[in-house]
Amino acid sequence: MAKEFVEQITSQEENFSQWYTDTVLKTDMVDYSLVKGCMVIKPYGYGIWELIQKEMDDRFKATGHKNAYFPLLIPESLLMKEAEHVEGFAPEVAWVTKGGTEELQERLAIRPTSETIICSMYKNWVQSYRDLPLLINQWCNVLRWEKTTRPFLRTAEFLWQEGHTVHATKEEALAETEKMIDVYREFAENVLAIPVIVGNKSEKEKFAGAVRTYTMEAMMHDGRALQMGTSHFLGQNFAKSYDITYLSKEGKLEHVWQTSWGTSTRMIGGLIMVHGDNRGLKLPPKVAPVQVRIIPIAAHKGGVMEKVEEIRARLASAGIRVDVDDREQSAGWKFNECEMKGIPVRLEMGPRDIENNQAMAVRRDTLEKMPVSLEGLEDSMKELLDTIQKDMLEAARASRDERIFETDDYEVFKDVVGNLKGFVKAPWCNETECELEIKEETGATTRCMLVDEETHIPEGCRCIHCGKPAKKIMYFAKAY
RNA sequence: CGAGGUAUAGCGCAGUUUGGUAGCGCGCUUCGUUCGGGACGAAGAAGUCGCAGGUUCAAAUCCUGUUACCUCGACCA
Repeated sequence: MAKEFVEQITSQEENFSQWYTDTVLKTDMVDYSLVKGCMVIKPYGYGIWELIQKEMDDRFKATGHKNAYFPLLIPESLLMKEAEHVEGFAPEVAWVTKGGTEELQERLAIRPTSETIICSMYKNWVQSYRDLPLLINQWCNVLRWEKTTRPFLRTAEFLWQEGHTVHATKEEALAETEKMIDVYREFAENVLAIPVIVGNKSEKEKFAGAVRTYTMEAMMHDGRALQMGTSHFLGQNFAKSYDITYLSKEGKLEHVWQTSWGTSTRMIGGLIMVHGDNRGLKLPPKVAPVQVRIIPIAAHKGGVMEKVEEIRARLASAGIRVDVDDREQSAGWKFNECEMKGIPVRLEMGPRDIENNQAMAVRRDTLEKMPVSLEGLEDSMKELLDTIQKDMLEAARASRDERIFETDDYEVFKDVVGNLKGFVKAPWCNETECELEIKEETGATTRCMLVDEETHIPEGCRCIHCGKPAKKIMYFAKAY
């Protein structure tokens, strides 16, 4: 049995935080660096990121976006132009003050996000309505001087993607903001197999400098929320601060309307915490660096390795990410490592199987073990991977849905949040003061509210906390 | 940033109270037997005890400082 092995990871029920840390370290995804708050992403972890990048990039291209790259360093004066933005980010910006031995005349900020430097370029790039819309995305790293860090979930330096678009009209920019949060939602569900709740952030929680922030929130196994991606409608705030204008068809000088949107390596943290169990990771096939691992049994016996190599080559040429574990460890050891690393399908091939022209397939998500014929194995493996992908989403959705508590009773609220049972969906007054009191009393923050167009509040409905007339339907939870 | 904890071989740990030869398990190397859920035997290699000072004949152990990491809180678009 795998008992001793399993004991190496703290169980989720015992200490979820420790389970998480154990899992990222023991699955060879990350290592700690010598730099405070920064992590080293090892090949296995980075392999997941590469797959995320590719899937996402395809979606960006399909919606007309292009990639570009902007500088890491931002002159202080540039960063300071948009007041709300400055206020939001100032506490976590790291500064470069010297170049070699020379003291710089103006400090340079290491980008915490790139709105400011990109806007300063867009000012020159946009002259006419013919230049719009401008739809650009950047893959890069950003740095935020965080007090407390945790691999993937919050690190000082992290890898992300940030889209920055410019439009002629408010309507078009709003539509872009909504389109991109929907791209994110579709990606989270169909690629990461993570069901998300999409909606707006409260005034307090929205992006510094945005008019409206759309967010997608996922529920982790311990009932906490994780913000997996955001899309901001910036209105003309940055356009005015950075003086981005265009000449309209009618010959009038107008400020542009902007959006920005981003997702980061944090999604990998979500992947771990939504799907993982006490045996380790469970990766959805679409982001699994290895989708099928073949484990030869009694490899020394004649014909086994030859057959295994034949099958590997066939699956690989069918486009399946497959490898063979031909190390000398015992089979049981390899099985457990497969489970720990979350490899979706394990294929055991021994002399008995080969004799019967079959292999033994084991699903990581259900641990179900089934014989499969070597005849047409390419198709049956693809089908199995698709099934796993879908089943993982449905399983995650089912376990999330039963942990969303719709209520207008503050006692229920306190119980759900206090005991980390999940999310509370409740009517809310939309006042920051009330939001702060709720946080003070329960530790819960506002995560996400239904967008206005979808909000129907019955007559006489009151805020779950202060009793004032409700204006929004809000999801509350403790968050990462 | 506050409170608490940890740092000794690649990993997990003992040794620190009471200063006196650097230890254990796993992993690693070599050989042999094994091989369908963490195999077994034999022989090996590997650590300036996080870092810097101090006390002492003598420091992993005592003192001071410092750094990194972990947990909880605060902070965090």
